[in-house]
Amino acid sequence: MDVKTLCLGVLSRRDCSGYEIRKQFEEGPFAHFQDAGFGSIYPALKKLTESGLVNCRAEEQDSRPDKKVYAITQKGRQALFDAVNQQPAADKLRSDFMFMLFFADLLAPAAIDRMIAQRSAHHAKLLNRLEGCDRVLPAGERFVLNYGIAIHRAALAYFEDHGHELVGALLQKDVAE
Amino acid sequence: MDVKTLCLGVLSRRDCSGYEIRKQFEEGPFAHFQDAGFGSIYPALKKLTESGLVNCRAEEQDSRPDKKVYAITQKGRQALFDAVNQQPAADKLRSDFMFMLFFADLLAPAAIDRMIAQRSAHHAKLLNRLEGCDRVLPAGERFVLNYGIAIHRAALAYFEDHGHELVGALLQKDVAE
DNA sequence: AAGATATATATCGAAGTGATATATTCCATT
DNA sequence: AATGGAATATATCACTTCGATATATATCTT
Repeated sequence: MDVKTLCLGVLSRRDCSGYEIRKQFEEGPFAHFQDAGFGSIYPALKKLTESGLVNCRAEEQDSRPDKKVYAITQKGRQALFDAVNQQPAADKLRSDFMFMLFFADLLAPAAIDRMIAQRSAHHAKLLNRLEGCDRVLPAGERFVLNYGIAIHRAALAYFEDHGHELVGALLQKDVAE
Repeated sequence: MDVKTLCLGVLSRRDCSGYEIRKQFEEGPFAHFQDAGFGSIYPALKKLTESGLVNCRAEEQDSRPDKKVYAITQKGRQALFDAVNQQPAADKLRSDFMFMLFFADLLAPAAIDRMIAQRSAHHAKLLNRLEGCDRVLPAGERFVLNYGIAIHRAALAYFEDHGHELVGALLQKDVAE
């Protein structure tokens, strides 16, 4: 699932500029399970235009660069259909946070305490955002949104229930030394 | 957190060959929150050797290529310490599975049913692997392991509780058409 | 006997990341 | 009134990473 396909997915819902596509990965409906930056979106849109999967029209704006609005074509919809009907690749998760906590022995207990508090706040914020969406959604979108809510709730609960245990264990270890 | 740092982390626990490092990301203690392939591990080990953060010794083997075993140096341990004491970057998740379900309208209900069943089985398998580790672990490793268990349980529960709802909603839609 | 899986290292083109550059408007603070 | 920061908007580029492939042998399974 490359960035070209991700862009097709976004554009299948409504016409967008590159900037607007980026925003949807940053804080929109795709934010909790995909990501793409400008450095991959703009080249992807270029290639999609060249191969006729999207069209581009320039929209004038008052004293701003023209907004290039991209629209998916029928051929693009077919390509999206084909892509979502493949076997999905395994999820890829990269968590520096977990990597650091794995080596908690190298960290000061106070630092861990702070990290976990920050992380809990982060989960709470995202949870709030996801739960705030009470519009009626297509079944697939709703399913994916609710999955995000379930996972963030579980993560938050884990930190609340077990965060202090980790800090406690390390404080005890420090005393023993 | 680049692959060089990930390798330092793995090597801080025990000496490894590139192949063994890869295995630890594939199915070892790092598998549920990080990943790295040969294409990034071998160049990383080369650079780490050049900058003196790891040493390399060749171990002879019967009728197999020499195993190059890497060991972390004191300088390498310092670099790992510095890295884990930074502010962690945000988690990066890329889930093709969720992207596909987001566009469930483009999928046949039977296909979705199959996908969810496969995904549940996958979570159950990973859960089994994580829960199978009943050795006494350092506090940080235990914390990260239990986090993985909590998240996989939540995901599995979500699919069991709500998977049929999605399929049901799409079947109803098909009837209405 | 054949074929798949595991051990082991290595390369390379393609793709993606993260930082930076450019330019303007709007809003808030000093 | 002035300054600075955030938002809107596109684009490039060096570096890193990914995924596939190549090579070679041993072991296990059918």
